Amino acid sequence: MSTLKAVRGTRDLLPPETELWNRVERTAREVFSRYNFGEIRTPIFEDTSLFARGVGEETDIVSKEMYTWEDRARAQSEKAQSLTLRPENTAGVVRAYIEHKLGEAGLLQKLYYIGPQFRRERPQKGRYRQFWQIGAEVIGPTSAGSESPLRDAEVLEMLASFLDELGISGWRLEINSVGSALDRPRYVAALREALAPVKHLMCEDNQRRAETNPLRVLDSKDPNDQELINNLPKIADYLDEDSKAHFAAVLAALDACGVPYHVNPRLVRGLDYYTRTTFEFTHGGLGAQNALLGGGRYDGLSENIGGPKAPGIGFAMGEDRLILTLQAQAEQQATLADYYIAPLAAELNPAALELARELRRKGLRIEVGDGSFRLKKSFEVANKLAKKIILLGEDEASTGVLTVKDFATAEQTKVARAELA
RNA sequence: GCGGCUAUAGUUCAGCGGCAGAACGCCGGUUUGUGGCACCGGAUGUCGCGGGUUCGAUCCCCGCUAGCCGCCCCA
Repeated sequence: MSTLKAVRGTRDLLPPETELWNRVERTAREVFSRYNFGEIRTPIFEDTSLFARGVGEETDIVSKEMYTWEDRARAQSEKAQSLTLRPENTAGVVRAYIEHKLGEAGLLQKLYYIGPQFRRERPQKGRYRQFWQIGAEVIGPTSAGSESPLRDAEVLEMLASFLDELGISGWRLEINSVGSALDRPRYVAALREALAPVKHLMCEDNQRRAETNPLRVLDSKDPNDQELINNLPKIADYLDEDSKAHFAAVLAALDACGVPYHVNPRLVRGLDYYTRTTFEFTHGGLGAQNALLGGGRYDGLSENIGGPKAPGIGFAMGEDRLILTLQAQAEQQATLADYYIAPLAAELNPAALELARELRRKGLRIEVGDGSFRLKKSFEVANKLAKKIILLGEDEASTGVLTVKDFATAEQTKVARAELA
């Protein structure tokens, strides 16, 4: 095969599908702006160490899924800089927050982004090497209230509203608390201790996880190990009083606004920076990739990458997966143009274009045919592309009264061109 | 990164060691200022790429690439 193709894991988005993408993005912008979020756009590549320090050296994302290269050294004496296509956007947003000293404003920063991310994984339905995320972060100094459980609940309520407004039905919110930066190591130690005598009874994957990342044992799907897992210590029992109160306050606020949720004590997430609240919105029908979006609180992230204390909470949605879900729910119909203008002779093409210009200026969606087409062909094409056809013959051009046929009703009328709408 | 399934027309797919098939779509006609419906006719193509076996390979074998499913992980 010598013909060039989009590289593995990347793809072209074409009309009419792009219409759906635009609708998703437009809805996100509208909903987020009602919560007073502003848009941030960060570079698509960053210094590699941002992700190593921010996301976590030991995470799968950083250890094996990044697109990293050595940039050319700027001078002989200089070492080449290691750059990486961003595998997620939170680290970049927090880097920008630190770099521009946004915390000095003393206010909460509420930022959203829409853009491509890159991970080198094996492609599958709903999983691509270039994929799109819509995400948002609420971050700021503690004095601005960035640590308040109200912020967690507001973000979750916003997400529920967004999914509802978009028309995604059947989503499920799972929520958990993984504790503070102090709670977590205590729990992991307890988990290791509890796993030691029983791990040899578990599947190979879990035996490995018990060593490398005991938290991951919790979301194992292996049916034979479920009973053993259910008997392991619960994170809830290792939360300190502050973390417990925080989690209870988040749930109480969700109850107050009527957002349905399921507490899932086994929900752990893969990025190192999460503290306290973690959550996922899932949807059936996405196969193994059932997470529509995921997120959580990251109270220590800013300090991890050398910034001031700036607790925050955020999420990332898989836009590709939102689109797949919407497409599965209802086959997206191509949107039809309002009018198809059919000039009846090639000499009338300029007049047709001029008429199109007039109608487009009124905000109408117009397709222009070609006078060299036979009328039958014009009708066939028009019927596929537009709601109505405008016949532009000698009579119509000279009198300014157009012949308009509506495909839905098969009704044909004469309309003065000024009255077209 | 690991395991499995798949790759034939624009699309969805059938097929067989010996001339490349169907449906839908497309093009033309029945209808030269009237579409959809119907009928008649037509064209679909490096059978993913490379190699091997064979008189002969789209078919069998090997490699590669890509997609899908599962795992890992995540959005």
